[in-house]
Amino acid sequence: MAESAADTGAAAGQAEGGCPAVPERLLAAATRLFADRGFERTSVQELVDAAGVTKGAMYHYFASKEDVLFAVFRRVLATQMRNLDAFAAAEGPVAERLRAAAVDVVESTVANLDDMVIYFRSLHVLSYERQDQVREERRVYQDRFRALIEEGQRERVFRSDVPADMVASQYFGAVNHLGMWYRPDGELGGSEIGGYYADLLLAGLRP
Amino acid sequence: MAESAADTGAAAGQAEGGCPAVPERLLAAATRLFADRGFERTSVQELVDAAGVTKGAMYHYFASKEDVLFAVFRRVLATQMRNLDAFAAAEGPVAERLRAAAVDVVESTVANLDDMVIYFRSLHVLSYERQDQVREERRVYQDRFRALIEEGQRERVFRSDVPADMVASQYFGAVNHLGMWYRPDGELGGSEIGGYYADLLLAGLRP
DNA sequence: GAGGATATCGAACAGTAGTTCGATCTCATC
DNA sequence: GATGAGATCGAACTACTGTTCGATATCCTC
Repeated sequence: MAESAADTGAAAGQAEGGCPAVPERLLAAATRLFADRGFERTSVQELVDAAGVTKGAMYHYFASKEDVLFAVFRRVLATQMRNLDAFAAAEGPVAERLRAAAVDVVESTVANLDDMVIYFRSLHVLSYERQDQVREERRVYQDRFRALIEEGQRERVFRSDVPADMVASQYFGAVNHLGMWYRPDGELGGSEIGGYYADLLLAGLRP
Repeated sequence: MAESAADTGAAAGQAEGGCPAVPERLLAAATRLFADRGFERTSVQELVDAAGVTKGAMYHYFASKEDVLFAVFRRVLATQMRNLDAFAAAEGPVAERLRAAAVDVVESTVANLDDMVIYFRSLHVLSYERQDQVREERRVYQDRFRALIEEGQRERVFRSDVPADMVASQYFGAVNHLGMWYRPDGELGGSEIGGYYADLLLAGLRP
């Protein structure tokens, strides 16, 4: 996708010292408001008020309100691409690698909970083109995870009577749903939940 | 909650023969449009056009647009209460009962996919009061499922080193997320997916 | 200092949307 | 036939919203 004004402007508009650039402030405000209230229930006026700028400034960096939302999606996709690289680079027994990946998927989701809430609740807001693109990139992430399961099945470390795709869908479903109930101030942290989720996954895959 | 005009009017407004009453038509149209396009991206005008009435008629039966949405939520909650009754009434070894419940949760979700999509994507649209109420009732459903797991843990049929709450959350997360990817015309039906999901759940709970 | 580019403002524009309300129609009861 | 209640219509009301645009400020280069 073509670099937006927001991406190029972020460097150019960077303020000296503590005050972040206007695009960063807009994205931070957008993340909070879109997660708390929803994309549609957040007006452009409320968004720029929260960012401390005006609508003209926002439209200088972003082509539309949807473009702001899409910038959040790009950030989510960038995060998961970095995680994917970590999956691909890992070494060791496949069960260990799957376990580590499973924990990491949960920890990453919990660390970026607002982003994940926005992602799953607002996907339908995007144009069909952008939806397809986003789903495709998310698919790559989940497919890499599935490939680990398949590797384990080939090595007979995991059972083979359940399609790897089904296992990956079940696990990612559980993780993607964390945004609906997980609370940072709850009893369990991301690592603990990740530990349980990974353990249940691996136990379910025993031959 | 007080019976709305829609509930009382549904009987009174029932047409002779094939044409359903206005409230039913409104709910059917609302379900399709809210699932396909989202609650906010569906105008009242579009909704009543799809139902074949006018806005005045809609407001005769429903206090507001949100009230129409809430009627969909009430239907979801009614469905799960019926399912809950089935859980509670079941007999036999706990592993069998959990497996049957696990399959049923998936099958019920798949059978009411539009409702589930609307439920999870639009919960934030409801007032805080209604959100609390809806979450509380959904909680009862999930808690009953968790009670089965705990019963199995007490009987040492299931492992006890993972909190039953965590298991239930993981499973329900996976099921609740079906709305994001499951397609009725896909390779697998609800029963098959339910079978795999239940199998993975039971396998993960082996002592 | 002049000139050009970028950043930012905020009023105006061009609509859209949820809800209300007066009018009319239909049906049932007396 | 008269009356009353419920059902339904659709224009009007009362807002609100996303986007544009002309003006101004700031910064950098020459």
